[in-house]
Amino acid sequence: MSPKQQRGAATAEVLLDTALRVYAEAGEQGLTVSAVTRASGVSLGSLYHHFGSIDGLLDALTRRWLNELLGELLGALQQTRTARTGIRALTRTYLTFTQKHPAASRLLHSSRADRQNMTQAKELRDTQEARVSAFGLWIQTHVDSGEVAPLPQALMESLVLGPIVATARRWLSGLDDADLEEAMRVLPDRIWRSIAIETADPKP
Amino acid sequence: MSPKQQRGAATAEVLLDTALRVYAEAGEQGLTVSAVTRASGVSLGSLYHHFGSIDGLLDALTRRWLNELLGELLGALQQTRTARTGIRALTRTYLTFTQKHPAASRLLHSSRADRQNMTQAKELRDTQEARVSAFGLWIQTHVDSGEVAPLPQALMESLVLGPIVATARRWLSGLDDADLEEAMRVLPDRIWRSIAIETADPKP
DNA sequence: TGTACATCAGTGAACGCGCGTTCACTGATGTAC
DNA sequence: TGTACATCAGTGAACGCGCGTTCACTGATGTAC
Repeated sequence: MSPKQQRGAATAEVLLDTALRVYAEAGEQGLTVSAVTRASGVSLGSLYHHFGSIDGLLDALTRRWLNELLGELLGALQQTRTARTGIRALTRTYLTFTQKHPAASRLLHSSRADRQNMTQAKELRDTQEARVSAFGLWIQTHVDSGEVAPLPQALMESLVLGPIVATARRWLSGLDDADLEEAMRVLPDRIWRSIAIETADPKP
Repeated sequence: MSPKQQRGAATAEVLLDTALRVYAEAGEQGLTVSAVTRASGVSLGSLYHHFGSIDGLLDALTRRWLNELLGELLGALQQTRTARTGIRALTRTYLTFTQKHPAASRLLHSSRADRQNMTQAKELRDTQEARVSAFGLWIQTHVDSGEVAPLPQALMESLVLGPIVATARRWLSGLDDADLEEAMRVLPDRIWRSIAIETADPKP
């Protein structure tokens, strides 16, 4: 199903890009086979050749952008040393991604994607887990060093990503009171306090 | 469109209950007119008489449960005096609701509901805002008293509800590592630290 | 370098299913006098 | 209390549209010798 020729890869690429564009303009309901073929100029048969079904296309699209986001987050995390700067990097990267790719972000926040991630997470423990739980490994370092409280990983993720995701969703919903710049400034310190062993005093 | 007779109200009720059941079993995709009429025994025409369309039914269902959840949260909040106990009550109530009404929670977390809430929030500032921003009023009290840091309301909501919602979504996704009991125990204190002016020392 | 062949990629007409919605109608309930 | 009438509630056959998918086919590309 994955392309074996350059030509094929290019077509698949066009389909994925178009699918996101259609999704952005017409929502999940509007993402139909005919809408994608019409908007892309790619033939119906080609779509089926590459993705097997419309669900296959949506799955591939979601996987693609999830990898993109996780890659960016992981990259940002790895350039930090302390837990504080790590959280700052995570916040900035996540919200910048949201701002730069609103449609893809909406897709990743859809309940459809949740379900898909769940299925994948259960099936592909080995493949994906290394990447998904990279956050877990990173945070563990800082737990061991005594900076961060030893909380269960699920709660740790909720505490760190929860406020960030909530802000992103709020902004994506078009609520005018969501200010991403301000969130990037304020949230990191607040999130940090929630997982720190003790309150960090403001730097003198 | 809203029922004027007892008989009508009962039918509308049956349709809403059935719709949630169908949604629980078959998801948003499976929530079709024929599925609801088949499962409820109510005739097709009745459904249209009461809700006008399948979207009308889904809208009503979402509104109904959103009111239910907001009502419970507000009720819990009003029985507290301090910010700390308020956050504890909010956490317990939200996660208990999630546990008790998983299908309704899934519905409320769907991107569809997000969009709907956004639309309503913009249109019905007057009607709904009193209820939605009751949280805002409550928190303002504690900002004024100096317990809680003076953060913008959007960020305040993200910091308080973000971790709770993240935990709920995680649990709803069926991830086995989401332990609601543990979350109810651990989260409140952690959330509290994130919005407090200073770290609260553990009680002696 | 040239040729034959296998595989990959692309095409679009055709199909049938199930969806949401309409509508003309009957029956039940409430109300006015 | 009885009757007439308006409104509300419920019914289900019928419709047509657009959806996802299939399939037999042509064309492009890569490879073996």
